Amino acid sequence: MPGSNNAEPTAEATYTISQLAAEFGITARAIRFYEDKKLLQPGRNGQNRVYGRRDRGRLQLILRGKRVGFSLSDISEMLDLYDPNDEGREQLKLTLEKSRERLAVLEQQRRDIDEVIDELRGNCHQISAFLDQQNNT
Amino acid sequence: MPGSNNAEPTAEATYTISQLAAEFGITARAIRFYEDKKLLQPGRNGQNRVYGRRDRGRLQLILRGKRVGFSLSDISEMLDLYDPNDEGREQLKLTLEKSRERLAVLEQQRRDIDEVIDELRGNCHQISAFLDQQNNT
DNA sequence: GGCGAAATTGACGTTTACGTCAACGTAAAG
DNA sequence: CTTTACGTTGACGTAAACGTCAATTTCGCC
Repeated sequence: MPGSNNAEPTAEATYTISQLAAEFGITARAIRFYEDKKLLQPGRNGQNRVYGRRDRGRLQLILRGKRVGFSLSDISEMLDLYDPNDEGREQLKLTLEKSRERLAVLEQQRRDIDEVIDELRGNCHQISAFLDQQNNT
Repeated sequence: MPGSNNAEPTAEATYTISQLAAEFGITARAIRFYEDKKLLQPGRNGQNRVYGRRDRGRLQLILRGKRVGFSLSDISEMLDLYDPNDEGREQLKLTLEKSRERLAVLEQQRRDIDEVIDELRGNCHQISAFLDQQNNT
């Protein structure tokens, strides 16, 4: 039972590092590494790290970012973009601009992926057609 | 015409390393590196490398693969998948299997990208709406 | 025939993203 | 109280993907 901590009424779900590691199929080392890089900022219970809902969400975003090929520093920027932090107009404009750049990259990536998928599918069809044809002699 | 013999067989387009580098916006070093990793196998004119249509095509695929986040060894495998090389049934089956695994990864990636795009778009809208609203006071 | 531009081959450096110990703390179980 | 399991902080190691630099070679040209 992940996060069944009932010391007080609405105790938020919390996770240990190895729970998160297991859930997401990564190592604790990686999670600590993300913290080093300021992508996560878990709380502490004494010496031990305590991860909450927010940390878990960010971890999810990190891994999704990685799957689509972004570097950790890319992801760091994007995480900042998601944060509704109290920024001034100029900062907001900057954020908007960066978001749009990211979007452009992502949309290019989408096109690339679609092309690769198409090619690969064509390949699969050809191969399996050939195999089928050989089967039906 | 099958079997027609051409004295000069339509001299295929060729490229120097720096031409390709310029065209694709990468360095010659990178291209040589891909050759080291067996992703390219250009011909030689004396000491100099000579790239043909096929090499250029493969380079294109390499860069597309990179843009969608694949490693060079991933891409190496995928390039092999595209090649219509004379493989036996078992090899073809293996190729088919690998292609399908790749497809699964790519399709996951597509979903990831779509989600990230959606989130980022939502963000952009919120921010620009906020900025607009401030403008119209 | 000297010169620059473009290529080549090493060889070493660098960044990213962790892996892999080592040495230690601590809390529950037997 | 010792073992066991999990967690922590360094510190060093490593694979990938090139960058960078140095020392040639080679080709066209004035």
